[in-house]
Amino acid sequence: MARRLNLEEIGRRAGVSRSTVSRVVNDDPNVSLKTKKRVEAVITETGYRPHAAARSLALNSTDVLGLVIPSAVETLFADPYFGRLIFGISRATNEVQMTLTLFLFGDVPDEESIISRVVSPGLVDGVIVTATTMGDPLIDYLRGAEMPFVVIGRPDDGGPVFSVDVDNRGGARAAALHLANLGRRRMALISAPANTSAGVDRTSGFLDGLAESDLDLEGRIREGDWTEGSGRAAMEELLADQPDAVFAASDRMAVGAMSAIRAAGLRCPEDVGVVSFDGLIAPDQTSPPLTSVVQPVRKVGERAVKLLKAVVDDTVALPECIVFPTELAVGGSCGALPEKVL
Amino acid sequence: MARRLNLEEIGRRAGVSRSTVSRVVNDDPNVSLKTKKRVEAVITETGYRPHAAARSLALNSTDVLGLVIPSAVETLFADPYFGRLIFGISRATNEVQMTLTLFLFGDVPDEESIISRVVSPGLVDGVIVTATTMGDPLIDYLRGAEMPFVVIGRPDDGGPVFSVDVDNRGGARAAALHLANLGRRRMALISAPANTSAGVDRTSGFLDGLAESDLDLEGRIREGDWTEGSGRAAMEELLADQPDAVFAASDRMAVGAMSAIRAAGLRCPEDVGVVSFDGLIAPDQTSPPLTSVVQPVRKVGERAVKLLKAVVDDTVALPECIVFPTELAVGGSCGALPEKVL
DNA sequence: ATGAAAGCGCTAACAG
DNA sequence: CTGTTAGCGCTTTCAT
Repeated sequence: MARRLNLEEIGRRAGVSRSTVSRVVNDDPNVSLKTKKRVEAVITETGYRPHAAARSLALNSTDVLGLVIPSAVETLFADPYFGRLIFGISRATNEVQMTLTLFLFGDVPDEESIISRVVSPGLVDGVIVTATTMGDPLIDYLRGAEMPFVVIGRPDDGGPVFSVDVDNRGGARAAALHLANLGRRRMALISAPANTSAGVDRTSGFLDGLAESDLDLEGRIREGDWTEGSGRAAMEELLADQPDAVFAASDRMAVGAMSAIRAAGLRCPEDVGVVSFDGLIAPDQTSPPLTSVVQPVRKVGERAVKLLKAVVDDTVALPECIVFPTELAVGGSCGALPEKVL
Repeated sequence: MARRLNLEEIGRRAGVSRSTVSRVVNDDPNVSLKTKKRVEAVITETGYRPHAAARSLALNSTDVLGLVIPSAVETLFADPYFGRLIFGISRATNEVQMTLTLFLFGDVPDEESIISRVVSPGLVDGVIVTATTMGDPLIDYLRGAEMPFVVIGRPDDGGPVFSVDVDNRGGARAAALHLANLGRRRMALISAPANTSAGVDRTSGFLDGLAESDLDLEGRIREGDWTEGSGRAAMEELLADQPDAVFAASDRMAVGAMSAIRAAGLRCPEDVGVVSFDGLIAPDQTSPPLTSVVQPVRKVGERAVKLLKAVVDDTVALPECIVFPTELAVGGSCGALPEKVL
């Protein structure tokens, strides 16, 4: 009695061939309504599910997408950015009826074994790569392996790739202009790692904005590592130069900076205005609410999935670089709002 | 020339049969060193990788584990708990040379389609289920589907299941005793959702501790939803009853509570002591540092993976319920430390 | 130590 | 509309 439940067996029970059952399962119109009903009855009754691996083998397509995050240290996951991104990507993957697999490789040396799994045929149809550092060999490796992929972020240099990014440079520039318009003159910068494209772009964008306002950092710059702790440490150092405003390249670092400002007995925004990048901190989570350059994290994830699917299905011609605009959301931390609103 | 790269093709190039190549790939000792070298050379040269789906079909095993998170709303991902858990599980999965796939189903109605994918054969060998609510039909469904699974948390009622949990009750009890020992008398509770086992257990544990100290909540209890905002709102209400201490069932909610206390012009720990559950907030992220019941999130994830693998490999007999101890980490928020340390 | 052949469960081209 | 058949790429007896 304990026969394996496969097309053949379902067919046997319904009195048809396995092809017919396959047609029913795949909604092929070439099945009489009567037969279809009978087969469907057997399927529900037995709880039959097609064997995913067998189907993948026959179709040469898995309906699985991979999300690759190199340099996935634990602190990375403390940043709300990744939670949101994974959430958005997962949602979008479900929407296109696919499955998401996660490849995180941290400092451990399992890196090689993971990468070889990523590119092995029959496991995933394509991958989304994010959080790469500039010059990461992974990109070239994927290219060589003929594995379809989409990069979230700005691909550093070389050959054309499909990518989805946000306008980091424009957003950071807007932050600088905003602070300058509010009359801030001694600005400081807590930058993101210079080996990431977001880090580079946010820094150059902020400098763009300062230059347009005839301002200069005059050395008031410290590099953080995305964490709250690094933001706090950076701010502590910067305070020695008495800045009247600071731009932190991520929300988390801004939160750290604000706590350093407060700990130094200074007020935000009166003494030091703060603007950050991400827009992931709810207004009621900091006091005053953070003014931040909002990036559409979830949209980025969704778009990456759609783009990857198009690449996999080969329904897209040239490598596309999609860039989403960012938007400055004004809270109270920059000093733009009247006191009572804060 | 563009032949598909498979065992046959590698064999052709190396002048051996596909069986021999298979043996080489799988480290079968029955291959002469000479042949082995030759075949390996061809493999490296061509960049051959075995086809995962084909292998899964032949072996009836995928080497893929699934992580299922029902009720995965976006706010859930703002909690550092899940980032840590996913990280730990991912690490452990890599360690056993397997791949992790993620099944998140939120409020969208793709739920059914995802569930059916979870249990379809040939996709994953087993799944880890977490963040379930009590009485979640998913558990019964998995049981019926013969899909090996391990629950993170306490399985509510029914049949025996494999599970990994932390001692929520004991940890919460310790929090109550600690506060009572410090002389706090009017305690309040910000509980976690009552439809989760962690919520229930932490509440009853805290009540245990109070009872042992001859104390009572006298109605000073509000239910939060794990978020910082809910913690703040709960605390605002509770302050009307002038508690001298509060236990928040999660770090995030405690952070919200602390901000409500400060906003009301009260001091922590002098006016209101705060103890939380999770131990995921770094000491320098709140002021004063949170006193918290630490749960070993990463260990839980790792243990769940190992247990699941054992279940899949059928190397474990009876359903095991593993419970990790928790530990109270004393910061300054409960008032246990002298002022200058804060 | 190596090769031949069967089979994992599915799809799809072909025949009727 | 339905059944037959030949693979998809791999593992695994069974010969040799």
